[in-house]
Amino acid sequence: MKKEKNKLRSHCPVNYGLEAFGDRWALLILRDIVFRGKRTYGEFLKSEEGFATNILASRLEHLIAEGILQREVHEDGRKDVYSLTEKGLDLIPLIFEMVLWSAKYDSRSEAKRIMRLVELIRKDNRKISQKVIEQVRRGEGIVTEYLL
Amino acid sequence: MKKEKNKLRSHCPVNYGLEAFGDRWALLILRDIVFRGKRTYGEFLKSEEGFATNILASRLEHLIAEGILQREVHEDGRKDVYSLTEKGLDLIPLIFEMVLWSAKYDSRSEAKRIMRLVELIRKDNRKISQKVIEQVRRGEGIVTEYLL
DNA sequence: ATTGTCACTTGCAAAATGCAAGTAAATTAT
DNA sequence: ATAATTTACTTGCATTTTGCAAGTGACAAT
Repeated sequence: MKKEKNKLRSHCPVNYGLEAFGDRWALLILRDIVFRGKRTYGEFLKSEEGFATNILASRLEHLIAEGILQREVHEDGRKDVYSLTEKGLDLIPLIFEMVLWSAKYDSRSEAKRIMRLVELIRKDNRKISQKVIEQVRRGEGIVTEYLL
Repeated sequence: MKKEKNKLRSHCPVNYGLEAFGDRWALLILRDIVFRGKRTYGEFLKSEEGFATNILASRLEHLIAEGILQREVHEDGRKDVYSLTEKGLDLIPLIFEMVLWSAKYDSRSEAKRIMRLVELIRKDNRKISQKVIEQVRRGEGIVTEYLL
């Protein structure tokens, strides 16, 4: 499944984003890292949306190829640790805009459980994103702090 | 191809966004409306990324079902006019974050041709989005004003 | 009346996805 | 040391989605 298709359909900025991370499963991986502090293949597999094993592997590979993720070895040599590069961390403001939108339009959104965070995003996405980027860079998940 | 699958995989705000508009082709339709002022099936079909006719039709239908687009009749009875609902207009800040990210990381990004806009997004996405939302609501495309 | 335009639909081959069942390497248990 | 477990994948195959090419039916222009 080598997808060495270095040929973008266009360099329209929207299209570039779509090709880099705009796949359903790819974005869920990023979510798992940012919101749930996940870092290993096995942890991603457990996500409620249900990754197929091969799809998860191909998306991780793709995100690494795009420079959004990096893979390192775990202290437990069986595991790999996936983490966001700077390019990946810079997607956090975008993910937050998505959360804001869903919080507004999905009446059953689980965003209701992080209203403190949603409110901060609404006030100043840039500012809260910067703070969260630093947390995630340190390997922390962000959920707990903003619960309620 | 009735995709009456009212069952979201989850109400995670990221997942909700993905299911609503997070499809490659769906977002390109939104881009065409916002940045290029397109409004008809035929105009979308001409996009550089190359829509397949059936995919375009199914995505338009999906976006309408999600309440992101609305269809009206054109004065020329053969044509339909597609436009963003308020829910759709509210996606503009998100699209702008995407543009910002791509402008930063795609060295060949066409965002370079709208650096004025990119700079405004960086300074205050909320503010410029509000302005653009009003333009798009009036049926104007936004490109020309921010060219250079 | 005829021809052209427009928004689709249909049929079918090719590609992507989703399971289930491996496999190989590293760790843990005995 | 050996066996059993855990982890990160791969592989095979059925199902689904995509991408063309070629219609079709409603309206418009001539």
